[in-house]
Amino acid sequence: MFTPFNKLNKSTCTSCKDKSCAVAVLNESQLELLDGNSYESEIKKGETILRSGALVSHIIYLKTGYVKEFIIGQSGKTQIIQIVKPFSYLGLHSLFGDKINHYSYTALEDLKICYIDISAFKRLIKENGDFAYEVLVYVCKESLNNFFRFANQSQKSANGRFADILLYFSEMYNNCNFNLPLTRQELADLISLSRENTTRVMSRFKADGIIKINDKNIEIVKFDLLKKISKNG
DNA sequence: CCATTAATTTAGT
DNA sequence: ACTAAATTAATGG
Repeated sequence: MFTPFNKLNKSTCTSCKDKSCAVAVLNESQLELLDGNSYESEIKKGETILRSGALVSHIIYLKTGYVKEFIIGQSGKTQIIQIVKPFSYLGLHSLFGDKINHYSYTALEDLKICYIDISAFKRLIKENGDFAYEVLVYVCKESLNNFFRFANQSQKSANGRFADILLYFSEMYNNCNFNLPLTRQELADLISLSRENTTRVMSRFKADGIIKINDKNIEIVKFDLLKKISKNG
């Protein structure tokens, strides 16, 4: 199962079809440096990839699958910060900020990830301005998105929050019909509602014909109405 | 290997 | 908080 020393059948970074925007900008020798300092691995659904408080030894590149990023607050309650999409980096915040990792990450489905040695990653940033630029773009976009969501979320009622998150997923999957990658509890932890309140709002939306629900499958029927609810809180 | 049951997780009220 | 349903693990043949 675990074959750390067998790189023969692994794709190299050079030939990788799933390069990040940043890696796409590297030259041949830099790709080789990356290749020599990264290891591809598979993670099963439900496994924790990285825990907050752990020392940062690697940056993780998410090749396929979705991941939840969360912290456990001082009250002991879980707050999901965001759902991380494929072709993203995990643990970037800690690259220059701190020695330890600040968020926890668990797999919402089976994943393919690459561990990248942190000193190699730093070296690439220092060596290649275009690479650093792309990484910076990524980090900035992510924090803008998250702060925007959190600021607005805290000003909204349960209906608005739930409408928000439906739009969030439909945008993420680029589809009005999608399968929730989360349990009801996780959904609640994402929008800072109780689980009970979340299911209550959910079934009210269903009764009002705004959405159709089939277990984890959700179809947005009244998209415009949902946008209104999201906007008006 | 499959079937049955026990245990844990999840959802809804 | 409690119950029902569903999913997963454990057991025995």
